[in-house]
Amino acid sequence: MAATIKDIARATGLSVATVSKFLNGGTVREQNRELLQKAVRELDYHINEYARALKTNRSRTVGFLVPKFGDVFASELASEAVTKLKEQQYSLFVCESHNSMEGEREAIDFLASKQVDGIMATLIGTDGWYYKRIFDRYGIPVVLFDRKLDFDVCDTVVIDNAGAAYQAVNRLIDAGHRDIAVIRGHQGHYTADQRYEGYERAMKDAGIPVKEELVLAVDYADTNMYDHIKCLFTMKQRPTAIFSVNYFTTISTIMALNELDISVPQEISLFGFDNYHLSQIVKPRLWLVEQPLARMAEEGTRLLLDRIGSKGQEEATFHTVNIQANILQGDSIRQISGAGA
Amino acid sequence: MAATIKDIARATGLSVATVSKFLNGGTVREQNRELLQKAVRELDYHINEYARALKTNRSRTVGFLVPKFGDVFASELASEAVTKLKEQQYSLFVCESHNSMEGEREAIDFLASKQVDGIMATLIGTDGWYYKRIFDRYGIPVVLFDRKLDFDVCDTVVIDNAGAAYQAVNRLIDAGHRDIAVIRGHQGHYTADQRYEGYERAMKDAGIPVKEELVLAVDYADTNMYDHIKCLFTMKQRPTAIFSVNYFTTISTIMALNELDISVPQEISLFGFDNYHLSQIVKPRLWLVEQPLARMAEEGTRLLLDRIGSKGQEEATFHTVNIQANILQGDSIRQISGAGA
DNA sequence: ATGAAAGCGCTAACAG
DNA sequence: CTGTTAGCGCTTTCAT
Repeated sequence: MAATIKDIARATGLSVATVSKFLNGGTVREQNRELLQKAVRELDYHINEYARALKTNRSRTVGFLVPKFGDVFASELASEAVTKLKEQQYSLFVCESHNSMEGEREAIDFLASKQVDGIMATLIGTDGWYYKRIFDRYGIPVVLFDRKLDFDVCDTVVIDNAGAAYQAVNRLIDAGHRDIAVIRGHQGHYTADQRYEGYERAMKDAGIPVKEELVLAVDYADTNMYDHIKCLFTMKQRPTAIFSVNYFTTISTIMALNELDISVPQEISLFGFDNYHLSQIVKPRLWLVEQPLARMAEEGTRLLLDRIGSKGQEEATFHTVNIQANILQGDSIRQISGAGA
Repeated sequence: MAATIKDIARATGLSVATVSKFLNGGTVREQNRELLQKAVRELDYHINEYARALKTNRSRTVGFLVPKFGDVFASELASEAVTKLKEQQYSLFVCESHNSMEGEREAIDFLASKQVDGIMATLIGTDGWYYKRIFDRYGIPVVLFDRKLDFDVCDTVVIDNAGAAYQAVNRLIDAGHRDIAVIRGHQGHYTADQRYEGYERAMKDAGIPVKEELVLAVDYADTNMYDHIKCLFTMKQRPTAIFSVNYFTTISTIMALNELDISVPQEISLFGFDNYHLSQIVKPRLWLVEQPLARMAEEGTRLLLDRIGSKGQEEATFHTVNIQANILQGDSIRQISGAGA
């Protein structure tokens, strides 16, 4: 059926070793090089990755594990990762944990059984020891995205969540806002906590006390988020601005405002988080924190391939790459003269 | 390092052949079965998929090719497919064509080089002969999703686009609407054409002439879609209802209506397409055509695995599975008494 | 039911 | 630079 190295050897009169060497970029005599190129082309030769993997113990595949592929963050990140990896002839196996730690363990078992060279993951837990035991079982290098564990057991790529949130809230404060509501995720969630921390610090630095009733902690996956958000606007003392900490909260906020007929930025100012075309779709154009997914994928790929390349050398210090997020300017913030309250 | 069949053989005193047979579900003497199970557990044995693939020419992997993962359709479908395939111990390699036919060819070359057993794809072209040549080159079974080619060169899974559109438009007509605008994709795009056909037929069956100015043909990927849609409402004779044919057009329509302060359903009725949480997020609850992605993935997986299983038998008749879409009820249609215009 | 042995296609010593 | 050869871990006749 498909041509093998043996066929190429036969066609060129060279040995399989020479052919193999040539195929892997080794140097061969000029005239042989031409012969080989011709034979490869004519026989439409493609290497058998399985034979190579069997021999070298390298599969040139990596696993990609996320809670759910439907999430924009996950699919966009996968999109970038697959692009970067393909450049190195690596391919990507996708897996979902369905937001369960049991699912994560299963997925990692599965990926190990497929003998991936490395794993890219966004995990839901934070327990470093727990994950360490799982990772160590197979000795497969792992790079984490989006969230950090409570102590480092692998390389990690995150964005500067607190810094981005700080900038966002600061922008609102600069525009004269003091009653700034924050739609944050639930406590204990890495990005939710980090982003809230940025909010808190910005308020503190500006000498504005944080009003508890303006802090809305809703689970990212809460299907009633919309209703929770609406409550925020039925208060006697309505905020003049909102900082929303992720894609879903931002979308929900917009919908709530639309239904309540509260116009942005005339009646309320809004700073959102995550782009994914929101900046193209929503009017007025939103101020947004945008996660640089391409950069994240790039750094993650680099870290992972480095680990894979130096396997065995057991470099035990893990790196965390902290990437600056982008601030997208919009028309969703109104400059107010007097301070609120 | 990792245990091999040989290790199991040594541990149990049996031969590798027997161990292999056992691992593949063959029958062995009861007492040996116990011995083997124990050894597998204790040695934490995992089969080497590459050795198996090399020997059997089956990799238990399938490729998944779509234009772009950022599209909700693509990522949700992938999510479902990966679930179905995992049940059969298959894993999924993901690839993107970036909306180019050259990209598609490259991706298929790449997947073939990874020796996938089958390919699931959403293709951008329609030329059956063109794709036939590409598919035949490697002899890898392919299942297409979402769009059909101009003649069958592989199995295909689509939804009944025309039927769903017919039902949607009919619902609007039943509510008394006559001036029904349609936001359709560009001509020549399979789903756009099919869905428009449903619109046309529903109008015709109701004896309502289609007004050209109410048909808006915008490319699904048009970043100015929002502006195009706004034009629709600046006309002197504004439509009383809109049928929008996919996710992006639906989102854009909602945003346009919001900005123009046209309320749904009081001032205009809306029937959208594709859910992806829209039904949870948008108020009033939208009437929507929902694609049954889980079913699509299920059927596609079945077709593909059948092909893979019967490889060689060359059953040359290709199947097309046409799945009924769901209609999601909402509050976005107003019953009007008199017929418009 | 079990075992001996061949070989899938490739790489990597090693020798020349 | 090139060739010979062993063997990666598995499946699969073919005997027994």
